[in-house]
Amino acid sequence: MAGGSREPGRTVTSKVLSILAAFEQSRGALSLTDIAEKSGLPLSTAHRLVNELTDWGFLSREPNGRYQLGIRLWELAQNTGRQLRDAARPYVQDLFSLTGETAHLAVRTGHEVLYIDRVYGSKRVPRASRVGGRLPMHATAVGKVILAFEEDWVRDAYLNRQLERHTAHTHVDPKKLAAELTQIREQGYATTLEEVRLGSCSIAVPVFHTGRIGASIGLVLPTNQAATMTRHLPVLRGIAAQIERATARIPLETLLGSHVAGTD
Amino acid sequence: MAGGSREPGRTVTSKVLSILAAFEQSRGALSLTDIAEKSGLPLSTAHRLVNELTDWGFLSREPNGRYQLGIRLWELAQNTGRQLRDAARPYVQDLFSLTGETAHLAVRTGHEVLYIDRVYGSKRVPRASRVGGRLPMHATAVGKVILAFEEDWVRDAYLNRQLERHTAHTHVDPKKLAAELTQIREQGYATTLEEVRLGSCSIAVPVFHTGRIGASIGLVLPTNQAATMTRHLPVLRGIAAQIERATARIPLETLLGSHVAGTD
DNA sequence: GGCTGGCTTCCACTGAGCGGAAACCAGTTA
DNA sequence: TAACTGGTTTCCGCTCAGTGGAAGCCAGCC
Repeated sequence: MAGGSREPGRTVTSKVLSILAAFEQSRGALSLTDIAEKSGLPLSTAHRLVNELTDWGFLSREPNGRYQLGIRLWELAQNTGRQLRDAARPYVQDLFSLTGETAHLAVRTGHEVLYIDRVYGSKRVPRASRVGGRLPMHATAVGKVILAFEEDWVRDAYLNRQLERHTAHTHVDPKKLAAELTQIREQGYATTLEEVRLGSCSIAVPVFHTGRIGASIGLVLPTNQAATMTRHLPVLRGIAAQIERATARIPLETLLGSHVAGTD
Repeated sequence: MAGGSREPGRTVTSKVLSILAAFEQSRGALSLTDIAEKSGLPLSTAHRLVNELTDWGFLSREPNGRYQLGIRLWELAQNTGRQLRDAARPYVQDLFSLTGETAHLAVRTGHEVLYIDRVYGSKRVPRASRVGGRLPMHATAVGKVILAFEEDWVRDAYLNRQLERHTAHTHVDPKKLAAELTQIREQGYATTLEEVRLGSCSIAVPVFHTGRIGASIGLVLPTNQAATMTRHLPVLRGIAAQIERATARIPLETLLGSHVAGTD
């Protein structure tokens, strides 16, 4: 063995993928050294693989020498989850047009909500979520709704973990949260008040598919509108019903792949 | 050599990437055999690599055994081109709200236009474009606009190729096309009439950044509205100006990576 | 002109990858 | 029930692609 830090048993594939995964942690472009560090690879190895990824268009090199995810990757990934996003998009837009507030479409992956789509106006609201981003379920309205209507074992498994606290207002007591979820199931919607980020509150309703909870749509508003949030409920419910109708024919598994399955 | 069909010199990386690339050609899920075929790999090799990709969440396996691009890839890719898309999104939405027609945001990659964003209503129009999809520049309004305002050498290089014909109305004569581009540059907008697909026409205007053509926004309409298309010009120009203002501060290269550079 | 931090190239050793073959596993037909 | 079919999974010994330390390179800075 040449030097000592060889790490046998590591597949080439895992090295390539960990290079791509390096871009998950940080926005923006990375230098070769950054990539090598984040992916835990020797510099020369990283160099060789990064070059090959660049040739294939999966990474792109900026004029300043740093690397960024290539546009080919983006093109490729547009195919994922297209069914649900494409079908729901016009309705999420309507939701925004009718309320004037930032509108979200989210599903569950494991223990988190994944934001599938997001429609907002040019007057920007401070945002915690972003398309393709995740947040914990117990701190968001869309998350709570999904959790509330999920099967028992999913909910139990979720509550059986340490619940992360984002602000002073995040509900992290499992007992109280369980009670809240019951109430959400009864009233058919969930709200949050500064539980992810100070200054904003949110309200969400479920979107069902073949009898099961499939997704959730919600609005995020500035805190000062918290008291009157529920006035948006009729619109939310109307739009949810439309999305349910529009997606009813598409089999659940092709809507978003089979990602909704795993609990982690 | 074991059997004979070993293909020496092929890197593992290229094999992994060609598996991902297999999903570019076809929508929908692929069986292992499909993947092996499309990527030109022996079945057992494909099997091993596909498994590893699945473990990493870059592919996902549906209940029926077929494979689909994993959601992790989608999450990852959301970071690409985020700047332009995020900044422009609200305005593209406005464009749709104000006109009621399918609105597009597109940029150039190589010899094609790449659709970055797309806003449309629930009354679906037959569509040739899709987000993440490409079309030739000479057959689309957004493409013609970009080509018209590009630097000379880009335009010359483009016209110097065999121009693909999509319908009987596609303009494929280089001379005539060059004249058309000159006119587009003078009048500040481009139109098409059934040049990609029968039944639809389109109109587009340029979006500049630091003096150069950066992107284009456009509308697609049913052919019967072709005669009155230009009534949307004021809105198109207004929205373009707003996008220019919103993106002016962001350096061009971070807007979409450095993909705009290459001519292939 | 020497230093520093990052990128690129080189090359001989070696274990990860290879892929043909055979087993396996539904469906489906005889 | 058995044979067939089309796809998936497992196995294993050979071998060459991958490896990564080291040295060279380059640009900017003190």
